[in-house]
Amino acid sequence: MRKEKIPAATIIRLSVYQRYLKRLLANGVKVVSSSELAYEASVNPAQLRKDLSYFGRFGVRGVGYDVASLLNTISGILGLLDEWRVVLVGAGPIGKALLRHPQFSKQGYVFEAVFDVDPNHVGKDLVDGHVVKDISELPKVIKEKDIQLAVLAVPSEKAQEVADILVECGIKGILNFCTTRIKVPRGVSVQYVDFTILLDTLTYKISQHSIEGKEDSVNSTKPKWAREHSWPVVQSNSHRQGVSLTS
Amino acid sequence: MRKEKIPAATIIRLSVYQRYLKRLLANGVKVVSSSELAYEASVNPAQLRKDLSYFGRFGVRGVGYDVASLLNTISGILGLLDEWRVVLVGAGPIGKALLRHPQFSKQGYVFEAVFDVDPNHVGKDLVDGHVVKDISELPKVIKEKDIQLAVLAVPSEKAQEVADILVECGIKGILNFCTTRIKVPRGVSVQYVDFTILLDTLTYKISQHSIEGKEDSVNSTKPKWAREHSWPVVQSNSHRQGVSLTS
DNA sequence: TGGTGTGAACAACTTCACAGCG
DNA sequence: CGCTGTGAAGTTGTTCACACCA
Repeated sequence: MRKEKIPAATIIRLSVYQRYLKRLLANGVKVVSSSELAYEASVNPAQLRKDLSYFGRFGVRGVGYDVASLLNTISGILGLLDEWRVVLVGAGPIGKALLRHPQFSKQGYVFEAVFDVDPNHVGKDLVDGHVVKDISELPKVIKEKDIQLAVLAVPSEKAQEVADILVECGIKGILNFCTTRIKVPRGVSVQYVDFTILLDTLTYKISQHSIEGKEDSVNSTKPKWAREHSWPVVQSNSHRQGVSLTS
Repeated sequence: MRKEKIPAATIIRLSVYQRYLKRLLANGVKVVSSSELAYEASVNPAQLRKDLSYFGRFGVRGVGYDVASLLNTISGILGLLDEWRVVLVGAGPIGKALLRHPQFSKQGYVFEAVFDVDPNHVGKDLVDGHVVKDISELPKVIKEKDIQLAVLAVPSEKAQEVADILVECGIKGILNFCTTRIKVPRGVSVQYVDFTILLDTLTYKISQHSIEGKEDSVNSTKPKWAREHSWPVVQSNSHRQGVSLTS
């Protein structure tokens, strides 16, 4: 465990491991080996061990990992030992669905307030007694409740505008359901959730397959643990260059 | 443009470029340079050119790319020149929100039918005249309408079970909103949409920042186009090994 | 002149293979 | 003996830098 740079993909995987550990714990499993856990997470066991090794040594040789303590360790690494308060901006269909999505609270995320840019939505009652607030109230709420995370689900044309407000209010992380890439300053992180882009990668693969036919069957050079990943939403960021389109 | 292996991330980016090209076209812009387009997509211009170079030579030196023709080319590469029929499995809040999400049809994806595993949902009327069908009707519909793509939004416990059915019916690509990694045979692709995992990466970064303090300001070794990506949902696949947990 | 196309250098990430230890 | 931890090798992806050409 040296102080190397930690791959972004490692963090994603920690999050996957964490879920399986929760499940194992709930099932009363006490100990798990890297290969068992790796199998569930669909990764190479060496990968899992390497991922953990960035942060310390948590296993027992010849045995495996203690489920409860590894779960606790990983949760700590991810910063998930406490709850996180989140604001939701955008009370359209997606926003509403997210509000009632049980996975958020299961992972410790609590929606503290819901906002919308559309005056027609403001004031409406939603799930769990949430009332849609006008976006002008954002700064007050964020500061009062010391919120660092935002979920952005407004129409894409408004994405940058709202993002600027969020940044201004001190939000440090944005989960962005809009289809435009937003520009944020260093120190603020953005993650994109873009359904149709992911579908596009599927159509690409399917189209390729039907072109290539099969040349796969004879291929025995493939490794035991074939990599065939489901992919990224990559973004570079923080380069406010001189270029800009008139649109 | 040699017949090299194309990075998965390249495909994702093509999809991003494609959207901006659509927008430019709608705005009457005729020609665009790699740096303009790259700026919008938040990537390095060299990256964009390299991405395109895997597939051919589409630009004019000293000028840039013809918006309309590049759009057409990329759409062709992604397989998006025709519509794709899609089945939705899972008529919960997420499923319903997806049904009425305009982005799908904008990209040429048409929901042909909606299914659910929960008998209570079956028969209900949804948006656009969709009636929820029982999952037993899946094979018939998929075969009759020759469908290759599925969106999976059932409770996570049911994910593998439903995925197996989909694969059996000949589905080639699955967009998976469930939180468990599913196992599918080679030739079938899966993309994960997992909100909370992405939130976890944000909490990780935020937690790190507050630990590290700032050592950032003096750092002048950073490249002009800083990479600071928003990340993957990686999955290796097709390794049905002997390991298996009792759960 | 200005922007594309691309080999070559570089950087990041994954897998291997085995030492080391319970 | 079995499984972890990890340096080193291998693979994949990104950026540079410049030749080339409209």
